Amino acid sequence: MAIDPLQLRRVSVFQNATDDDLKLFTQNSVERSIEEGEFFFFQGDSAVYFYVLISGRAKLMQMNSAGQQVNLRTINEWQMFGALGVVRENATYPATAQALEHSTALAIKSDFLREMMQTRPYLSFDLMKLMTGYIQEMQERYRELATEKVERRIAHAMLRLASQMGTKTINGDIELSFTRQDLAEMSGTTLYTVSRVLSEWEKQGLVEAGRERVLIRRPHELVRISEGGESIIG
Amino acid sequence: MAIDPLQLRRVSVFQNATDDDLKLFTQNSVERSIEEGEFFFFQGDSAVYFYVLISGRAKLMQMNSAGQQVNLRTINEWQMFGALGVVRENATYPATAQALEHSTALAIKSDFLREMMQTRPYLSFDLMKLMTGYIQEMQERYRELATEKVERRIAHAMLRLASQMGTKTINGDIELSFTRQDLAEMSGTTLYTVSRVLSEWEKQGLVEAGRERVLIRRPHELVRISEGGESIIG
DNA sequence: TCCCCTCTTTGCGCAAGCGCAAATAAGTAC
DNA sequence: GTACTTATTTGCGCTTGCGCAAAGAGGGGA
Repeated sequence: MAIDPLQLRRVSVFQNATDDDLKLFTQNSVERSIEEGEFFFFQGDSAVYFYVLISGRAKLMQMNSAGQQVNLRTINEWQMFGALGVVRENATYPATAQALEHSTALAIKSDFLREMMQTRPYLSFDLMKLMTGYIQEMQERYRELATEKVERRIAHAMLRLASQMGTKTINGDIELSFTRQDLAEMSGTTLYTVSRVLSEWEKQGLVEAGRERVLIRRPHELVRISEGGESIIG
Repeated sequence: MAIDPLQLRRVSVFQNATDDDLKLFTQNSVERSIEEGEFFFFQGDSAVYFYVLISGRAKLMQMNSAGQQVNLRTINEWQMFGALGVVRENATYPATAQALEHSTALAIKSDFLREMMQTRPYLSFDLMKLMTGYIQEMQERYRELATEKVERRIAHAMLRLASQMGTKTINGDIELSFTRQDLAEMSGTTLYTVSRVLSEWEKQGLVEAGRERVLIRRPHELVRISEGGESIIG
């Protein structure tokens, strides 16, 4: 089952590509489907390919020597991932990519993109744009983790999730789908603490929590907390 | 006082530049000297220039709304900084750059580099290489902050400092120069905790601590701690 | 419908590290 | 040398949030 090359233009790095270039990329790619919980690649693997997610959802994470995990970001359709290995030959992936549901991705040889970049400045430029965004986000999350209290970090993580994959219900609430563990890994805490904070918010009528599901009833209030307003808890 | 353009080749992004290009960059630049404690730019300023540090030392930091700071990295001679604004027009700096001692930098118009990149693929490519390095470092530090205990983070921060600006003494010790506050901002903790940890290490003969100065007596031991070996403390 | 698996909640005790405050040490300027 | 400024140490109490353990809840498959 082949991808329509023109679809690739939805990938931010390919937005300025010519039709011919897009064809070249698909011709030099392989499709790869994996099941929920399986891995596209592991931290430390040789970064021979970079990927474009075509369907499904995945997450990028790192783990420390004791096996504790942190989530770096979630990957949605038409996003590129595993691209850090493109700029250096023989690089290894600095993170692990795991499917959150059944997912399909296009695997493109890193070498090939590197060659294309030699003669197509727009490619380097757009990839760089993407990277500056990542740097900024990581810097902000780093500062947040270093200086903000946990309730605020959780609020912020939920808002990020909401903007990435939240669905609005009829009456203006926002519906999210994640486990407590996911949210913990995204905000640098534990599933217990997330659960406690959510329970407290629920008491205040701020959210409605269910299994792998949260309904944000008062998004505005959540924003206030993430920005350092007085906590409701106490 | 003009800079010899060829000196610019020491900047990693300019390593592949032609002599003529280097000249162009110096011709489109302004030298700027500031005193210890003063600022090259603040977070949120319009990113009209990017900088190359010619002499002195500076730090890149972020602060939260309450004024708490985190150090993102220290900038040494011939390193570029403030370059995140280069790829987007009308960008603002995502961090603040402060001189740690009397420092001189070359300020080059971001627009100019952006234009140069259109026709010189090596520039985008080398800048991208630099950026991938930053992303990786931030990802690692983020994971560390989220999952490691404070003693380990401090050890790691000291080793990073040592590799960046440590000077070896005759008998193999490494001398570092920083305040407890600096080290706290680099490892996401407080100056009190840094002081206590250093005191403890000193008791064990691992380091020798003085005012704005630390002598690492047993670097190897420090590495062990940063890698998760049993703590000596306790 | 019942079972099983996974996710979630929450009580409880505890460890880590924060941060004030006060004392001390080390430079610096005069 | 003296006064002043800034960095550092450390006692002390306390907050935050961790993490075990056990119970509860939800959903899917047979």
